Amino acid sequence: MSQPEREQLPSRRIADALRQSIEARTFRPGDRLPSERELAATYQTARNTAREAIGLLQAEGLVDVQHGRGAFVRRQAPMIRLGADRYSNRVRRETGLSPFRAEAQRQGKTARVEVPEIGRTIPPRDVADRLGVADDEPSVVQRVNLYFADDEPVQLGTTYIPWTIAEGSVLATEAKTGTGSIYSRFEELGHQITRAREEITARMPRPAETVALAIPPGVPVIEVLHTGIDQDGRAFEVTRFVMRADLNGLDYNLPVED
Amino acid sequence: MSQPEREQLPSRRIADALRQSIEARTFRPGDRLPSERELAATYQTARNTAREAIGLLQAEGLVDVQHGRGAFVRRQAPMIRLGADRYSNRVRRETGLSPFRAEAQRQGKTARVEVPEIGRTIPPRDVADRLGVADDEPSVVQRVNLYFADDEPVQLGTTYIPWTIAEGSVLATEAKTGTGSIYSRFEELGHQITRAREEITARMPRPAETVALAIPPGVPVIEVLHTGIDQDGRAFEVTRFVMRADLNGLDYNLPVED
DNA sequence: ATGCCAAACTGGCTTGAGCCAGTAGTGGCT
DNA sequence: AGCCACTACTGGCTCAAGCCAGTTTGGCAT
Repeated sequence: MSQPEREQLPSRRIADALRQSIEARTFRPGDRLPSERELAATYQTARNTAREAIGLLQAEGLVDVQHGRGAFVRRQAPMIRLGADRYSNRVRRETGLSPFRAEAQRQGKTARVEVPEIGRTIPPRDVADRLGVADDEPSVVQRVNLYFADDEPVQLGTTYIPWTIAEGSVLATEAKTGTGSIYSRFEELGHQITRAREEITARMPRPAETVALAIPPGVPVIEVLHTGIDQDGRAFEVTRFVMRADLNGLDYNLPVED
Repeated sequence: MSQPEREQLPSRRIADALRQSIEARTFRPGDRLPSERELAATYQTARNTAREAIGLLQAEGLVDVQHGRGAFVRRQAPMIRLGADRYSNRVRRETGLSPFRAEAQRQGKTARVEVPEIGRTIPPRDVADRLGVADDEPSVVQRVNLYFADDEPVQLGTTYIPWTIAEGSVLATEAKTGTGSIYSRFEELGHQITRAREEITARMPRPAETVALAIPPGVPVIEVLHTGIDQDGRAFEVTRFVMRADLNGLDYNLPVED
């Protein structure tokens, strides 16, 4: 249809040829592509050039490369497959992001939470804006949660609480809550959550996230910025959830107006 | 905190050093990084290696590279900035994805729609599943819409309609609808939309999308798969909206239960 | 039959060289 | 003052070669 004919760059030529072969299912999901040296030979280029072509496909998420084994066509198109055998976060219209433990149980997975980091820090600007605190001094307590389903890391949550609220309470230093919801702690402090706002976007993972969540190259993350609002209408807690975009999605049904 | 000390690979060393300089604001947003040749000289490596280091930062979205000018630190973290001076798609809890023309008008932008492609084709699997049609024969009419706000491409929409519905109607071949909503056409055919389902995920852009939407490297897209359901409960139309993730987001407020 | 090891693959990364293409400043010519 | 050509930068892409590090396999010794 609309493929640009004026391709001359060798690396693109190779990448395009391979991409077409993949789309035409000449190479099927799981198949091994020709090795870099083979490609270089058949296309009369240096191995570097063939290598770059594969790098392009890898960046597109079409191909997985394994050291010593080869480059393989990705098994599934980057698409949500809710209800697949892997744990999937879900965002629901009714409740927003489902609480992790409940959702894991619903999907028949074991749930575990680690707290790799907790302490007083300078908040990122977006968080400071929403909490109404300074972004140039340690005005919040930050708590990082790493969520595991069946011992696979699936979600990263970073909760920010203004220091003025957390100060003196167990929230400031407590390393683990175990099974308890963090909201019950707030209630002990006289903060009852009444509303929440959730902002959802997507971006590429930071290096630390790539490691913590074992994110393959070329896969973006979905970021949910959750703002808890108390009975006085004040934002008193912000949590940033980060999860692999290829295993998660938002799914909602709605009546149509207009 | 958790930076791996055992770095030995030259390209990573350079990338890490630059990344730290950027995080420490030695290089500030908008600043130009040293040229590839300079980096190669200061780190005693080949230019290719310095080049790869910059490529890594580019893939992370930390840096923009401009041919002939240099590599520049990205001005803003990839974050939604609704209400900024650029057009932003919005997904709303109440109505789902806002109709393009209405949202553009609300934001004071001119709206224009192009139809680069229309015709009968084989549907992708996800679309075929939702429409309940075959995915190995040309069972749908595909219509691509490219949406411009202030003459900048901001959104790509691909509508799929089963051939059995479109056959014989203007939908099958009509090249432009101009200002008219596509839904009014359905109503003429006796299909009244009563419900819609929207599935939202994120992924890296396909090459064609990178070109059509002028997506910078390292920026993912948000994909909204919209399924229209008629008065008989049948899915009769699927539209895939694709938009830059760094300019779009979903924003919703909700009461809290549990 | 078993186990081990070396050879022959695979990709990972770097070197140093070269040519092309886009950008911006400079200075001379009109 | 205005234009334009030149030049010295910038990144884009490729080549040919080499060494290292995982993976697989087949043959050899036990």
